Amino acid sequence: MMKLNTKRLAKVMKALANENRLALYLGIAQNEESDFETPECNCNIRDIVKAFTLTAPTISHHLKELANADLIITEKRGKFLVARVNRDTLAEVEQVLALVRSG
Amino acid sequence: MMKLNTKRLAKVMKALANENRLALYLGIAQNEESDFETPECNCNIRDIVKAFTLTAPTISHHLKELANADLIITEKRGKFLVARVNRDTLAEVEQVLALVRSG
DNA sequence: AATACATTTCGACAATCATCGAATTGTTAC
DNA sequence: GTAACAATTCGATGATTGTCGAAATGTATT
Repeated sequence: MMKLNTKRLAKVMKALANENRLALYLGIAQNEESDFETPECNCNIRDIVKAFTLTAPTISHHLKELANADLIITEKRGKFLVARVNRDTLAEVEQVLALVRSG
Repeated sequence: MMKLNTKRLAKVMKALANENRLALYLGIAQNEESDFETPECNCNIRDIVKAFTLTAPTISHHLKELANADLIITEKRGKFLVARVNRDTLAEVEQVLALVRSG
């Protein structure tokens, strides 16, 4: 497991620091398919995005930031984009927080 | 334990989203006294701050943001300011992340 | 190939932010 | 009480950000 330095951790936090982007991330976490290979996946971004009032360019921008911070992994499937959370990054963050909490 | 809604979680993340502020927080976590009542506490902010290149107003500003997000608890002791991390907030964040990770 | 739909790219703009220097307030020590 | 030090408040400023509309690109359907 890669060790998170301060700079990288700050980047991850920044990606989650906007309310809409955080909601998007949480939405992806809830709706995600466990496997990109599952063909009958119904968890394309479109489904999640409909619940937001943001425009398509804004969503696209937010998704790129999440992906850039390694918080999600995206994949183009035909016309659609599918996304799932990157659990490795999540685990790394949890690890740092646990360290802080235990002194 | 209070449940974190998205808005509040975003606020916490935002407080940790700046590299210097995050380093400040981690510094507090490492140097903190376990108890405000300990009189021989040597963990005033001054000690931590000396390691930073930021000016006093900037530090003051960052500390206020951390406190405002309930990430740290500060207390004036004479001339100095002492700070410790708020473990409740930390635990709340960890809880959300764990939920996300487990689907 | 023409239409329809999903997404991205490209400026643009207002809002927020990180940081500073100067001035101020509060506290301790002489 | 005044000198010294710690911290805060107060603008100011350059940088970053969130958001949009318009235009472009890519993909599927007919």
